Amino acid sequence: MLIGEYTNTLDAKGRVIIPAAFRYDLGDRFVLAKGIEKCLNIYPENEWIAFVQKLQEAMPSSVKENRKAIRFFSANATVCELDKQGRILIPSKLREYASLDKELLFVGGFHKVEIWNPDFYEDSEAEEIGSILEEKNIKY
Amino acid sequence: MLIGEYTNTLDAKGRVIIPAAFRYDLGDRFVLAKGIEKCLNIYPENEWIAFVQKLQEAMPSSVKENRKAIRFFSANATVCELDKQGRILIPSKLREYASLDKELLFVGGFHKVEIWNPDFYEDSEAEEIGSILEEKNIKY
DNA sequence: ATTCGTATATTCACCGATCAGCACCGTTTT
DNA sequence: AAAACGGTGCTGATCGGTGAATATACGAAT
Repeated sequence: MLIGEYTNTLDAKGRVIIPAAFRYDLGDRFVLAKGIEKCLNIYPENEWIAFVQKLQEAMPSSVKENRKAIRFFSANATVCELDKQGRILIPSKLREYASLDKELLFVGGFHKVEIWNPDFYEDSEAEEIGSILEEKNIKY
Repeated sequence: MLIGEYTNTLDAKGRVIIPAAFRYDLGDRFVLAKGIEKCLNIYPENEWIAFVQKLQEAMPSSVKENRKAIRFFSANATVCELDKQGRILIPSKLREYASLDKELLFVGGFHKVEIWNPDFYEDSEAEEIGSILEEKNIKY
C-alpha cells in the first residue's frame, strides 16, 4: 500500500530518486501521468491498465467530450523505468505541468503516488477532515 | 483489547518503545497515522485496512473534496514494524504534527492506540462523562 | 529487604538512502 | 570538427535509520 510523504530533489538533468519506501509497490516499471490537480501521478502498471479500462468503459469515444478526456490521459502519460540508481527521468512537459522545480514532494495515495511541488501542495487541516468524517459517520 | 495509559520516551533518533502491554494486540506490523486531534494513532493492520476500505467506499475519488480527504489519510500514515527491541521509528513529520518531544503518552483506545505529548493530552473529568452517559442513557 | 526477571533507557557503531558533482556517450547544431 | 544538448552512469560525502550491547528502573516473588 502506497502511503506516506517523502521529499527528494531533481538533479540538473531532471531526474529524481523514487523514495525507497515506494519501490516495492511500484515495481521497476510504471506509468507517469498528469494529475487532475497541479501534480503528476505514478501508477503501478496493473493499476494503470485497470484505470484505462474503466475510463474506456465509462466514456465511449463516440462522444467528443469523452475523446478530449481520454486524450488528456493518453497523450500525457509515459512509461518509466527505474535506472540502476533507483531514479526516473521526468519529461520536461510533465515537469512544466506540475511546476516542478528542485524539491519534489512524493505523496502516497494508496494505489498510486502523487508528485507535487511542495509550494502548490493541496493538503487539508485535520479539523476540516474531522467534520467530513462526522458528517459521513465514518469511524476513525 | 487496547486499554490503559503508559509513558515512554523518544530516543535521539526518534524511536520509542511500544508499551509491552500493547504488543500482543498490535502485532509486530501496524500503521501509524495522524489523529484528528493533536495526536497520532496506531492501528493494527486489519483495523487500518478495514478503515481504508470504508473510506474509499464512502468517498469516491471523482470528487475533489474527497480526494483531499483521502490524501489526508494516505499521505500521513506509515507502516511500522517493531525492531528486535520492541521499538518503532516515528517519522519526523508525524513527530512535529503531534508536537512530540521526549515523553510520549500512549493511550489505549479499545481497537487502536493514541500517542500524545502529555502536555497536550485532552482528558476529561468523570463528572462531565457522567452527564454524557445520562443524556444517552448508557448503563454503567 | 533482597533477589530475580522483565521492561525501559541510553549509547555507539554500522549500513543504506540520498545528494551533488562530474565523466561519458550519441545526436544535433554551428 | 567542435560545440551544445539531452540522456545515462558512476563516485564519494553526508545524513538519517537500524542493530547491538549495555545500563538502569521497576515490580514480583521469596
